[in-house]
Amino acid sequence: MAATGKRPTLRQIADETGLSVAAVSYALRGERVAPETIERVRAVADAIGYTADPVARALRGGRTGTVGVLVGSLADFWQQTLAHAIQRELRAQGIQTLLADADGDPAQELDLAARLVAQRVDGLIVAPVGPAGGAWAEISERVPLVTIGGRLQGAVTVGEVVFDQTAGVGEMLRHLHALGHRRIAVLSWAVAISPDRPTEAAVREQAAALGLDCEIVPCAYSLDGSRPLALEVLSRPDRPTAVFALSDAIAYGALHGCRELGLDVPGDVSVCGFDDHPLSRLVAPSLTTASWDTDRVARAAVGFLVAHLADEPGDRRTVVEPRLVVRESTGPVS
Amino acid sequence: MAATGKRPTLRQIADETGLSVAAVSYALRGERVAPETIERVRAVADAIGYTADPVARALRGGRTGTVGVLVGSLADFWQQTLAHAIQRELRAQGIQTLLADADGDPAQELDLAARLVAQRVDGLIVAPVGPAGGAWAEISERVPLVTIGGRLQGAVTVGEVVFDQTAGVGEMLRHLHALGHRRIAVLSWAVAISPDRPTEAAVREQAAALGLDCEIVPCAYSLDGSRPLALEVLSRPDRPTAVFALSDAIAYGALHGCRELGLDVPGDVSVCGFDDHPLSRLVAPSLTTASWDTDRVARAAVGFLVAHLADEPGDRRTVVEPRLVVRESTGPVS
DNA sequence: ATGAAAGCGCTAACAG
DNA sequence: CTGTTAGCGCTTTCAT
Repeated sequence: MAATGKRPTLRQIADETGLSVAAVSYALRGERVAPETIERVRAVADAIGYTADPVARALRGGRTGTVGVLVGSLADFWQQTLAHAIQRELRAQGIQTLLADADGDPAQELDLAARLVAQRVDGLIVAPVGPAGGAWAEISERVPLVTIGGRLQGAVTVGEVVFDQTAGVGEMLRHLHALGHRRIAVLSWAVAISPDRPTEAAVREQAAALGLDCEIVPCAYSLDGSRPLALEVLSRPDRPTAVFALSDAIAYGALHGCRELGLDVPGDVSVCGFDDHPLSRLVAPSLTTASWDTDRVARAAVGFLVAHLADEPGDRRTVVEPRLVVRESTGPVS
Repeated sequence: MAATGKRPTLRQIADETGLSVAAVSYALRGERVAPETIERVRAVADAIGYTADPVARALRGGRTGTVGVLVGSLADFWQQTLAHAIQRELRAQGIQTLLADADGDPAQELDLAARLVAQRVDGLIVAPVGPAGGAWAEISERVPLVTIGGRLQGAVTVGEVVFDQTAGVGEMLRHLHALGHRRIAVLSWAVAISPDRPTEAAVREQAAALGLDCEIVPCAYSLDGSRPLALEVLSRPDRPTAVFALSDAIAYGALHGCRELGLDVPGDVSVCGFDDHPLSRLVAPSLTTASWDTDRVARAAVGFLVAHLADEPGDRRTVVEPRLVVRESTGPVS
């Protein structure tokens, strides 16, 4: 079953070498003690397979070598990709990852962040669902925080990766406008619409500039969330001529919905996404979307945190520009 | 920056109520103390926003309310889905998840498992990449272990979810056989081919029974891993008439490769996957695959662990049967 | 160069 | 019913 053998401790090494626990602790970190001793201690440590207990270390205070990664929703395919990329990048830096998934709920997001802090993570990388609550201020006081693509109310960050939403939304809407689309449904991942969310603000602004009729519809991530919604939106009498999904995962659901309704894409309806998931060029029809260079995002976020932890000075903010990727799913209004 | 405010401790509540730390500890867990006291303590605790420090708890011993989830590779789309499902299921049980990603490397897998144990997880749910090393025995001695779809050398598990690979592989190969395919490339996620891996064993066995010429090719997960490989395999003079990928993510790469080579699927080559990722019906052509009911897998794995932790008796093994899903990507040999 | 001791926050055994 | 005490494994003064 469980809990039979016990893990080796400093005490054991101390006994075996006739040294004190303190001496062993120093020796293992190569400090203070005689070079000869350090050899001897290392040998014993290796022999019994000693590794410092991270929990004891954490309780004592000091670095844990672990950072928390909090994503808004692992149901979103792109965030899965992002999480993987971040995890990989952290590991390359010798840092362990604690990955948590808020599952689309801002309140849970805050709760999870608090838990990660309680676990003594050395830092937190957050790709948030939404603002929600001022408790972020407190969290950012306790642990260095890097945000990806979203502001956290009242939080002080040590690094920020932001997406140029205005450019992304703008390019996409102009693309649709050029194709003749005037009535567009925007499917936003969002528990509820919040006017202050930058993406939505960008949509409103750009839509107004272009004279587009854009309705923003809040929508759960994932196929199962967006498909029924797409069905509903597309069954209306004044059916929009284009669906702009603020995440590729949502767009997939829309594609699925179109298929069920027997609507041709892009003949009857144009569909586009917003993060260029690797599969977006494989779906049928391949998806027009905006690409944000996920690897760079991950590298920047991790880089910011690592640099901060190493007390390096420098600018800790980067703006990621979109690249409009036009594929088959958008076409002229017929 | 970081580390300004400090989290409230039992000590604080003790001071504020005039009780001892121990009394407060008991009170908060509703043990021993007077109902009146328990009220008072709870009030103060809520007021200052107290939550027990999980690290201190962990060091002390006893439950941490956290379980580790270790997946072979988060680069695999299906495993992303699985990880999300497990995480969600655990959360529903009030359990926190520590998700770790071995990124396709069995050695790293072992290392991560050890780290999770060191973090005092109450249990470990592992969807392994490969056997590798007898150190699993030691790990399973320290913490209850549930495996999904793979055996761990020498490990004693408290629960097992296994896939009926023989049935899955058999159905798929019979399907291909019936369509006239005789020369098939099997793309296996595997660092190296290992004959004892059940899936590969099943392939060999079933292929022999049907008189098929099956070559097993080890292949990294993810599009970027399988696409070049698919290109290579499909460019050979004696090109196989079908590609059977042991994961949908790998199949996507193969589809991509076919597209690049100008090969029609299923006209020139049939392609099939093996786990029915949600997007497999949306890719073009939609993917023939085997479906394994991911939610049930997650529910079973979590259920086994929870039942074990609650000392409930019962059978802790379930065999998941495949469902062959025939879509557009497989067709008769022309 | 090394040892003794305190303490991180919590729980459990043992008194009263 | 409640308080005292010890200790989980580690790091860090402060002595020696």
